[in-house]
Amino acid sequence: MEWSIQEIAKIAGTTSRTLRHYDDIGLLKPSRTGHNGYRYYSQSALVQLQRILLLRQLGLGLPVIAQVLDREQEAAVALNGHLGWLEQEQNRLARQIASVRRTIKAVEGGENLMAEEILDGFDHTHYKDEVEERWGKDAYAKGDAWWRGMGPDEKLAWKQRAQKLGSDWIAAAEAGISPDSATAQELAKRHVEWLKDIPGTPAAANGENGVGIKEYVTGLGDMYVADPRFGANYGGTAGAIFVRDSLRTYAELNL
Amino acid sequence: MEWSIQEIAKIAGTTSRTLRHYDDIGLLKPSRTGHNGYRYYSQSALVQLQRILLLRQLGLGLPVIAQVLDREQEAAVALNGHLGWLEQEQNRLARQIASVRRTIKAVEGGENLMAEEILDGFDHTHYKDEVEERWGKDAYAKGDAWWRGMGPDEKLAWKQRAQKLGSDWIAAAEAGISPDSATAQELAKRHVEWLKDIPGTPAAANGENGVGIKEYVTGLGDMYVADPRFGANYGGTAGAIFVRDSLRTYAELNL
DNA sequence: CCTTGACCTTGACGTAACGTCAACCTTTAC
DNA sequence: GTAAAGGTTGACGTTACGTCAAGGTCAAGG
Repeated sequence: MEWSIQEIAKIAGTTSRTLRHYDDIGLLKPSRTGHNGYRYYSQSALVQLQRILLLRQLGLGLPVIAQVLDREQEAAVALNGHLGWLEQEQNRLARQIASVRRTIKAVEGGENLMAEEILDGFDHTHYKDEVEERWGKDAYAKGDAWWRGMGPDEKLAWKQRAQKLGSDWIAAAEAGISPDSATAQELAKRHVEWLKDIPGTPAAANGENGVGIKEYVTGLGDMYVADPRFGANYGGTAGAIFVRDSLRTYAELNL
Repeated sequence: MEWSIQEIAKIAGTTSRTLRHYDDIGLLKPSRTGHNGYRYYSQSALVQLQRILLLRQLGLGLPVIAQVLDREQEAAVALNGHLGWLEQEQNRLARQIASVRRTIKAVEGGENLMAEEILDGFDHTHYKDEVEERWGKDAYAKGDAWWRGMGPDEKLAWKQRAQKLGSDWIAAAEAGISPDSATAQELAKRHVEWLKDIPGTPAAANGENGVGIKEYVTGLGDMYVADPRFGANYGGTAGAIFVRDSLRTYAELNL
């Protein structure tokens, strides 16, 4: 028994284009090729195709499928690995759904879709750059979920706390005191405590997950200097440098 | 306040490439362009960017985001629509995970990854072609989950039932009787009952979800004729035609 | 023999949202 | 003056095919 490309496509429940693709990438060659170039497939090719489609439906990629069929990899191993990925995806989706639900509620409740206020108190803790990536990919997501899970009054309180911290820093910097001074170190302590209240950050995890709160804090300090947004929040670049040095000293001594 | 492309990228937690992309597709233009072609972004552009990134993190596509930002669409509406899609995805993932788990069990239990036996009794009920697509996209998935959820003995029983049905059809066709005859109609009835035992099909749903079991059965009859695999199962094309006509008559009278 | 229609071929572009060079120009800093 | 850092515009790669486009092959009918 032998079938043309359209015929097995129908039999197996796929398309001729897919068959040609599998031929191109070497995943499934036709069992015979006519003098005219036509592809013909036998029973054994059909069985292989069924296996391919089964694995594909389970979500495996074509390269992985090729490995499994070539016995370069055990099916159970590949499937187990894939299962982990699927479960991660499910988690991600669940969190995303929760986020969307909260956002819908907020928007329907009249809140403006992320108004300017957020820029003042929140986003500079939300700094998704190389430092954050170094300290965990989902830190941003967690922090974001936390922020949007808060009520308006909570947000206001948080914002004011952040602004008070910022203005205190500015005052200290302009007073010309040293980063080693008790006043500056007291501010640094407040700053770190404040950071600890943001879920998803190494500061909040308190070093439990292996990332260093010390490096995190000093890294943040570097960012404050490197980025003009922080400069604005802490009284210009000079202020940011003061904050950075104060934090660094504090981290060295206390973290 | 005004920032270069790298600067807002850092501030907002994204990359300069992304910003250039958004410029290219018109999603976010820089607020000013230098004589040298450099892109510069203002505070308002930053706010827009934050909104974009928020919506993107919620999983919305860039075109949808553009609509929301242009106020061509309410945010709540877009988010609600998106929520539906997310929930569908979650369902799909859950089923896929279940399927993978069962398959792992089966494979570890020593079962061969979809051996030839399946081709005999099962796969022709599994016909994922234009008819199946007409009757629901997840019919295939449901049927597949059902099949792989069965134990070896159940599979054997099913296979034998299918083969008995096939051989009875062949015998009737070769006897030269009419599709209207009582014998043929009795076989058609058995055939339909058999179809009803396959979850995910219109026959199993019994017309509850709005798709017609009648059209489904006659459509299957047409497939039996159109495809050589069925011919093999029902005693050649002549046999398949007999089956088709018998089913059609039965469907007209009883469904 | 010729036409028509169905089926086959290879080749190439499009998909979503950028990452990643490549080649080249501008600004900044020492 | 020069090197480092950062800017620009292409253009290709990513996944698994869908979808033309242009043209060759085959069976059936007039």
